[in-house]
Amino acid sequence: MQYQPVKGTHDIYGKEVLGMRYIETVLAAACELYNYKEIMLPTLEYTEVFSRGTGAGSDIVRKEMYTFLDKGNRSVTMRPEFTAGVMRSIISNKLYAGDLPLKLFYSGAAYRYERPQLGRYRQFHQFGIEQVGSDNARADAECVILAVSGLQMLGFQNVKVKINSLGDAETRANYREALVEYFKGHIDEMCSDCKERLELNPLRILDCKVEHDQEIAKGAPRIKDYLTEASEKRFYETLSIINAMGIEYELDENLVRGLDYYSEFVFEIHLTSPEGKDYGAVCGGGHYGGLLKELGGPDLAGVGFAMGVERLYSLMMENHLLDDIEEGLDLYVMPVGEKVLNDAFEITMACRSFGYSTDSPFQSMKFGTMFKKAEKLGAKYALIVGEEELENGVLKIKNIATQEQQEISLENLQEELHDIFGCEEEHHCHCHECECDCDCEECDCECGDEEHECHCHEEGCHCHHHDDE
RNA sequence: GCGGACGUGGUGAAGCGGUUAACACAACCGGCUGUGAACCGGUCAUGCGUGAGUUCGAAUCUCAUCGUCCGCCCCA
Repeated sequence: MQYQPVKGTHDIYGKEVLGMRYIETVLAAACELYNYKEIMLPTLEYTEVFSRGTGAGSDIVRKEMYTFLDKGNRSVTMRPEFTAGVMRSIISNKLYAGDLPLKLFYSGAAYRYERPQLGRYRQFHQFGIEQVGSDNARADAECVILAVSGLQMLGFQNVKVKINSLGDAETRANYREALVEYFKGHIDEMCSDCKERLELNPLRILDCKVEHDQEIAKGAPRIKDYLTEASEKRFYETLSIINAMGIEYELDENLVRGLDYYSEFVFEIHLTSPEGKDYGAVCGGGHYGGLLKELGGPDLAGVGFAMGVERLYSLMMENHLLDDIEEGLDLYVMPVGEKVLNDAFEITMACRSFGYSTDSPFQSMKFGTMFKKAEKLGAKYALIVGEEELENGVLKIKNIATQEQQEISLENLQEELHDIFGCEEEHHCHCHECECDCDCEECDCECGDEEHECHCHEEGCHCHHHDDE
């Protein structure tokens, strides 16, 4: 009997790893631009953290958590989302006592016991942020703006932001009452889920997908009529900031979000194909007023979002946003014959120590096979090591793509490799300031004063300097 | 949790009750100790997700079970 992965889990390897890592790197870079700092949290929390934090009425807590007793008979749960854990951590470590607002981001696996489908797993990855300590419209706006710009940095062109306001505690209490009042009159005709929701969370009835229920929901009171003056003012303030940043959005009154802690401003971001087809939500978030307090901390408000990394990955694949990502290799060292295996291995190690990603077969192989291998591994150059070469101290190096071959001295291997790679490698000049006299087009060096590193390898470019002019 | 489709080598798959499980690609070995193609030979499922049952005989039929995929629900 062969072992299978646990239902709903999957192994990530090959190109997918590069894609996932790329997504995380880009989003982390976006967060750092906004001064968010990474936080790494335990996978397990006491169940109470989620049942109180995420909300006992939410579907996640009611039926989707991986909960079990540990050997000390404590009920623990594998995180179904991060927000409650972040709040717990803020309280445990008294982070609220430091500089506010706290701006944190996270990335990691979360667990939900659901029916798996493509791109939707029981163990999946979320990337998200939390801002705690600042309760105002600008904080809410920054959250959406960061989410949108993160998606844009990944290359998505068509992002659709949906926004709603759930109002403050007073709004919600009044509105809830009005909804219950309204739905009571229709409850007999509604689906069994909604009957339950009437007790647990009448707001959720609004986004019920059952057709008949939708009809009924159309006649329900509107939340915007129940927003308190303060909530309404705050909401329009947020909208105007988002507007000013040129972010397009649409209002969606039925956008409710399934987690209990949200209040005031909530949003979802959908991605669409160039033709306008909605791929669904890749990001959801909003403001939460009482969450930290609910978990035993001070009464600080927060706002955050979470993105589904697997979903982002599959959409990036679909839209060819990850085509350029490849596992490459600088050098493939080819030992010709048994006798040179050790020398080839040493040369391989030397190349690695020079900073070139290098591989070499452990056993001797057919010459032609090694070229195929080099090609398959995506090596830029093949370095040929045979008896004759070793005797003369001159190796042959062949460009896999152009098939050009030249000689390279073993003694000056490092320098000559540097010349070869410097001349032909595509350059990555990140320098915007220096006056380097390289020809590279991407380098708009007009020099300045900052310390910087230019990674341009264009021939004739000598900029590896730390500028001090 | 509910409804539906489907599980045959590394991959794509044919076979749909009769005895060596077709074909293709990939991989590996050789023809060819030194330049990636093409070609030619060879190797590669004692087994058809797993377990029972029907049958003289099962990859083929039945049931169960596990898993995958699709829709719903929910969410990221």
